[in-house]
Parts: sequence; C-alpha cells; structure tokens
Amino acid sequence: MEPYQSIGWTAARLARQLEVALATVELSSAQYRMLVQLAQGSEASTPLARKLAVSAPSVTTVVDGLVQRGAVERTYSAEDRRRVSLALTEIGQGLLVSAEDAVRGRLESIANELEDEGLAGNAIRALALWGEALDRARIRRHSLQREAEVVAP
Amino acid sequence: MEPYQSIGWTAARLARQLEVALATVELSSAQYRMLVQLAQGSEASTPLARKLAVSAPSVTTVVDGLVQRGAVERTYSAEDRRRVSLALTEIGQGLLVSAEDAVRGRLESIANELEDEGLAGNAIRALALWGEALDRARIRRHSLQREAEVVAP
DNA sequence: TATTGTTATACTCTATAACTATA
DNA sequence: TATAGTTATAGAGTATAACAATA
Repeated sequence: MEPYQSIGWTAARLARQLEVALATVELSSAQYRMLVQLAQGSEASTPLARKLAVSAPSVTTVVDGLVQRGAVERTYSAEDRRRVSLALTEIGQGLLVSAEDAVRGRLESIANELEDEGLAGNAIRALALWGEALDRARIRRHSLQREAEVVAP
Repeated sequence: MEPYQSIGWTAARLARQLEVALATVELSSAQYRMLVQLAQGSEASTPLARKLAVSAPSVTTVVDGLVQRGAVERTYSAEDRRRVSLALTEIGQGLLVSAEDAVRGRLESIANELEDEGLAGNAIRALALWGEALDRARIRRHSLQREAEVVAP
C-alpha cells in the first residue's frame, strides 16, 4: 500500500497531535488559540471572532471557560458600554507558557523522526513558512471583508 | 508588535483553516480523518482508535455519523462475532474526494501568499515532510505500546 | 436603525466508566 | 477472565437564530 499523501491528511493528523499535547495541560485547541491571540494584545470580542475565524457565540463560550479558570479577564468599556475588552491574566500567561512547552515538546519529537536525514530542522522551519502565509492570508481576508461591507452592508 | 511565532500557533491556525474548508462539504475534522484512514483499507474499531489517537467510544460516535450519511458500512465478522469491519462505501469515497478538493483549495490558496518569493511550493512540500514524520511517529507509538502490553498487560 | 455581545438551542467530538456479547 | 464494541454520561466547541443593551 502506497502511503496516503495529501496536504489535508497531514494537517489533520498534525491537528490531532496538537490536541493530544494540549490535553496534557487541560487546554483545548480553541482555548489555546484564544490564549495566543490575547497574548498579542487585549481585544474586543468581535475582532477576535474575525481573527480566529469563528462565530461570535464561540468566542463567548471559549472565553467563559478561560474566565472560569482565571486565565482571562473581561473588562467593560466605559466609552462604549456594549464593548468588552478581553485580556490575559498572569494565570493565563503562565498557562500559555505551559501549553507552548507541551506542544513544542510533542511536535519536535515528531519532527525528530527525520533527524537521520537531517530534515528535522527543515520541518520546523517549514512550519514558520506556513505561519507567514497564514498571517498574510488573514490580512487579505480582513481587507476583502471590509470591501464587502462597503459594497453590501 | 513582533509576530507571534510558535510551532503550536501555526499548527493551531492551520487546523482551524482545515475545519473551515471541511465545513464547506459538511464534514468535521474527525470525520475527515476517519474517511482518510478507511480509504487506506477497511479496519476494525480498535486499531482505528489507536491509529487516529482517540478513544474507542469516539470511533463509535464518529462512525455513527458517517454510517447515517451512508459513507461508511459496518460489517460484523463471522469468525469473531465481537469484531466489526468498517469500510468506505462509494458515497464515502465520493465524499472524501470532495473533501480533498475543498481542503487542497483552501490550503494551497494560503500557501500561494508566498508565491512572490517562490516559496509556495516549498510550503506544500514541507507538509509532505511532516507527513513522513507523522507516519514514523505512529509506528514508533504502536511498537512502544506493544512492548508495554507485554511488560504490563 | 445598527452594532456588540449574550442567550437559546442543537449537533458533534471527546473522554471515562460501566455494560453486553463473545471468546 | 479477557477482549471488542457500545451505551451512559458529562463537558466543550461549533453554528444559526433570537435577544438585550447600547450607540
């Protein structure tokens, strides 16, 4: 049997390995994504939903869990009282550090399967390449969205 | 703000993009992983759980959904009547083709953000590298598990 | 009226523990 | 007794639709 090779299959297995690694620190992928996003600065709910590519109610649900754990704090804006500012607490920052350790450990140990060919580093660097691509795709997505709003609000 | 760069963050965003792509064909990541695994040959439930790194009840749940859609068929073994053979139907095969199209489309369009530097192909090929690493890691996981069973059943 | 965020509701995935049927 | 698979149960993420509060 020739190995099944598809970009999706690889991404899907990588995703599952991520979940397994995060489970060791009792975090879900969604919670982890939220922590990372908030580590890049406090934000309101709506832009978070856009950046994380989820619905508004999903943000509420995920944040609820993190608030309960003391990892995230909700602050209500004084100027616009509809808006909520979401921010990492110290607990949240520590949790994120633990999560990064767990994930890096598991994914690097997988990449190290390629060390005989000296390709482990290539694999790690390649993910950084995808990081850059994802950043740009997000920017494009958001600017297209703004255009769409102008055309058909 | 310097970009947040971590192997986990990249994997997590890639995972979310996969989910979004799969949603267009009304598949979850778990269902997609099951379809791909079964496309590589029919299997019983227990080895599937091991290979997909999930619990036995998760296999039951995911397969239930796919059986309901006519994508997977359960066949009960005559020799050992506890065992179930899980196999893709033609519908399941077609569904997998649609899923692969959707996923390839979305992930390649993300990789194409790097085309100006001629790095889009590198990103795609790099995922194949991870595919190989994941294959080897799975083999290692399974052989370690067998050893553990021998030592402490 | 439009926007922000939440609530209501429903479905799926996940796990552990308990159970059934079979070996 | 041990194994294969399911059922029971609980918790989390996801979405759409409906809602409240605010602008």
